[in-house]
Amino acid sequence: MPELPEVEVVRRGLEQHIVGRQVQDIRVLEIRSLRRHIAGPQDFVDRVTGRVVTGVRRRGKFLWMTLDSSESIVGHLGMSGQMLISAVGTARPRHSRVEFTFDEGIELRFVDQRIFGYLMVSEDSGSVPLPIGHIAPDPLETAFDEAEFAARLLSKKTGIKRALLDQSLISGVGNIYADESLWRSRVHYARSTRDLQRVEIAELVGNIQNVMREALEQGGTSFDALYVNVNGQSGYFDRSLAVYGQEGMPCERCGTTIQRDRFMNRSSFFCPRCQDPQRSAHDNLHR
DNA sequence: GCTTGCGCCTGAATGC
DNA sequence: TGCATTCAGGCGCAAG
Repeated sequence: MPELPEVEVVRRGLEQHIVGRQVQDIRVLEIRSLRRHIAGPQDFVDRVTGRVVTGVRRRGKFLWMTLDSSESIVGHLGMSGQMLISAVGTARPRHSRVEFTFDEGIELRFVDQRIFGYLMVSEDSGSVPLPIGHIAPDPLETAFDEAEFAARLLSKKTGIKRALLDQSLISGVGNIYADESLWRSRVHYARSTRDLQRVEIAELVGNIQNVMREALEQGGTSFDALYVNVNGQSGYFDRSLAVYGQEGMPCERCGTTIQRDRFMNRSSFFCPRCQDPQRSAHDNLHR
């Protein structure tokens, strides 16, 4: 599934191919992909047709294309979304949901098998579009303030992984990066946020940034000029994952068998020795 | 106000 | 073989 690095790859691809291009035609093939555009599909088409894309931006896993009308097309890829650029006339991929024809013979297709993703048009409001005003900065942007994140985290009364997945606290962290960064930090997913030490939070933030940067380096190498593929899976499984999906395999640090717990309607992978819930990261390091 | 749980959605994989 | 069930998870919303 597309995670922050894959979304950044898409952003770069879109920036390269459609900035300065004018939307000439739009075909809505699946209205559910526009369900968050409350005024309806026709209003979406009316607001975008004829407009010129002036930029492509991202926060966490949200993308938005700024238009020459003080509005933006806001998009989220959900679990299975792709933004595919091709020449006009190219065969339509399965699960194509919305198609945009630009000048210069460029076609952009929003392809999304599971329809968890969506597109909408929104007014610009300050630095981000209105619908994502509540989304916190992601750890790779300069606006991310670690001290503020730490203070807000410590005021929460919940488990650390649940907090990491809360996009209003820190954005861009999904199930996989949460598990990987917690493993690197030797912190159990259910550790209470209130019990965390400042040094543990700093270490955790550093590990989130590192794992995302490493993934971005790999994901950024795998798309060619006219095809912006965000399947995510290809770039994703090329990466070395220490715990995610590694149930039953030995921990690469200590050899203990990696466990999987059901948590928040999804999986949590962890090493029961390196990430002993009763111990701090420091104690887990020096067992 | 804050925390927690659910529904959305498809198709591959698994179970009987 | 074929049908039914399980699983994947980001997000918004509603209930607690």
